Amino acid sequence: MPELPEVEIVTQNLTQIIQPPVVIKQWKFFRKDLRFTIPQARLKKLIGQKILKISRRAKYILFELADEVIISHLGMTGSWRLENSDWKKRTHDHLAFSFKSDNFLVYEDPRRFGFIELIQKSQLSSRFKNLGYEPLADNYNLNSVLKEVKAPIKTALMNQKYIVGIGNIYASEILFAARVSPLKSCMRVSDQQYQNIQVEIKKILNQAIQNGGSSIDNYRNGYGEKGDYQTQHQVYGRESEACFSCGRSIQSQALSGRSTFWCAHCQK
DNA sequence: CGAATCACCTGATCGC
DNA sequence: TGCGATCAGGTGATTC
Repeated sequence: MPELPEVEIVTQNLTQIIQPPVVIKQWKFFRKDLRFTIPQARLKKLIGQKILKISRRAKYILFELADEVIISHLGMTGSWRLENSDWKKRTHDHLAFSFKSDNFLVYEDPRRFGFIELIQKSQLSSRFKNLGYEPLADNYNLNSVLKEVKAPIKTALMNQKYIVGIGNIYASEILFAARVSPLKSCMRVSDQQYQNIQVEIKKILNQAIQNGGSSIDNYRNGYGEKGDYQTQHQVYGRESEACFSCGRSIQSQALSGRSTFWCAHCQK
């Protein structure tokens, strides 16, 4: 579920909640794997160490320690939430750690597409060597990044090796805002359209963050609250409904295996 | 090598 | 009401 806005919000929430630096006091594990094996033994060795900072890269949450980094990816349905001694374990609570007495940060993930990794800080750049630009932080030129790419523009926007953080919802929303057809090959997107897309990437992602992200189903922020941005979606999930701009019917079609929504009249 | 497909998993929804 | 098919915010692994 979570794309850049949702992961950014969770990262900010977790920072507020645990207020680094804090010492890791205890781990609880309720299964041995999520998408990948949970490095339980190595995580337990971190007890007594301080989390110095919580940050985000692409759709990954990074708990930074002195020499190591705990990487958390939420997959489609992962969430972190704060619990205390009243914590009643839910079916899909898979692990937790405490950072002061009576507090647990709990990871819940029904589909278990999320994962937890532990790596040396020095390995971060090689771990993320396939990740592209941060759309809200980096300077980049979308035209030069994508103009040689054969794939449809929507597929390319979702490919994390070019630009990170854009997933299936925001790819459709960004292309509607930029008035570009999701089916159009990157090679045929005009310079002006690339400019528009680049502007809309920032605008849409920032608006989504300001509105608490998109909660279609599972997404909750670090305080267990839903986002509001789904109420502002222009095309995602609106198949056969009227385009807010021209009134014609919103199209839907699978593209690279992902449902894609657009207005064939407004987007060229 | 890049591109396409598969795999991972639970749960909600839809058609019959 | 029940049941199988389909689909859901992602990405690493495998295959072509």
